[in-house]
Amino acid sequence: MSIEFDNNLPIYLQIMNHIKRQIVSGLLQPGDKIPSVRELAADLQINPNTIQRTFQELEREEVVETKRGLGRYVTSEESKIMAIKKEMAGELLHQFIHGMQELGFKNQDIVTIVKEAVAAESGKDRKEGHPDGRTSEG
Amino acid sequence: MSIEFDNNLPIYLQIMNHIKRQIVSGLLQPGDKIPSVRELAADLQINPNTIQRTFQELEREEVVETKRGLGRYVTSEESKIMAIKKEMAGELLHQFIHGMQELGFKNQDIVTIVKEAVAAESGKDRKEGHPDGRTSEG
DNA sequence: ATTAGTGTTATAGTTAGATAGTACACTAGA
DNA sequence: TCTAGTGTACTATCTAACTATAACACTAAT
Repeated sequence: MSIEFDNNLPIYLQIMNHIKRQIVSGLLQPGDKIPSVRELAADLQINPNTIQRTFQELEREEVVETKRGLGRYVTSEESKIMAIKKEMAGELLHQFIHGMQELGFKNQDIVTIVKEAVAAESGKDRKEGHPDGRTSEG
Repeated sequence: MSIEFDNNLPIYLQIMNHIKRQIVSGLLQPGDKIPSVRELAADLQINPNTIQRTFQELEREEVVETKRGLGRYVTSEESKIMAIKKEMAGELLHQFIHGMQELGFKNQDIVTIVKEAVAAESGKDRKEGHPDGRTSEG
């Protein structure tokens, strides 16, 4: 694992979000064991205390469960995971739309821009053999 | 003026972005005078040193120009402003799309979600008498 | 009991961001 | 010249985040 850190945001928050994304996207399944404090610390070259804080916060959010002496595991409550997914998606969405509006873009502009960005990516995908012919016309 | 501060991001960066958004959106025009260090500090209840740092960074980015003893002014180079707008919009867009993809959403999902969010807002606007009949149907 | 791997706690030190307070330098205008 | 308003600079202090290091507690396996 490796993360591109943004100096302007606390590391423990960035690692938290990284793990939450892995869970929400299904890369980490409910009940899966997550890395130990020391293991992840060594992996990311981060101090174990910082990882410990990360995990404590994740536990406070009920995203992971701790079995002392054994390790930490992704929560088995799928409803909790869905809730987190909705929350994270909602935050991204609001941040984007509100932000674009503040920059002076109109709602219709925003839709168009997203369509175009996605179309550009689909173009890249097609070259890699992605079976989707649509181009999301403007 | 008032800003909702996010504790996880340095204040000086948040104020920077706030001002850049005002410029990019046209709320502050090229050549306009921006508040003085002490004025903005009092207004936002922030230490003058922090505002000074904010302004220094804005100047480093050539967003504002300083006339010592007189005050600070929005740059007159509209091309610079357009560049900043594109940069900020591009960042928002990337953050959003990349973030949604990491959460497990497909490109087509993302477009749909944005369309729906925008449609919901248009609905609100109509009740406030906004003269735009479109509903951005899905 | 011992060992290895896990979570947990604690102390000390560094750094960046923010604050508080003071002082100095420049400009326009009375 | 004097004053008010501006930018600028400096020192000191505080706090959160992070690091370095060490120690302790729990669990499973031997």
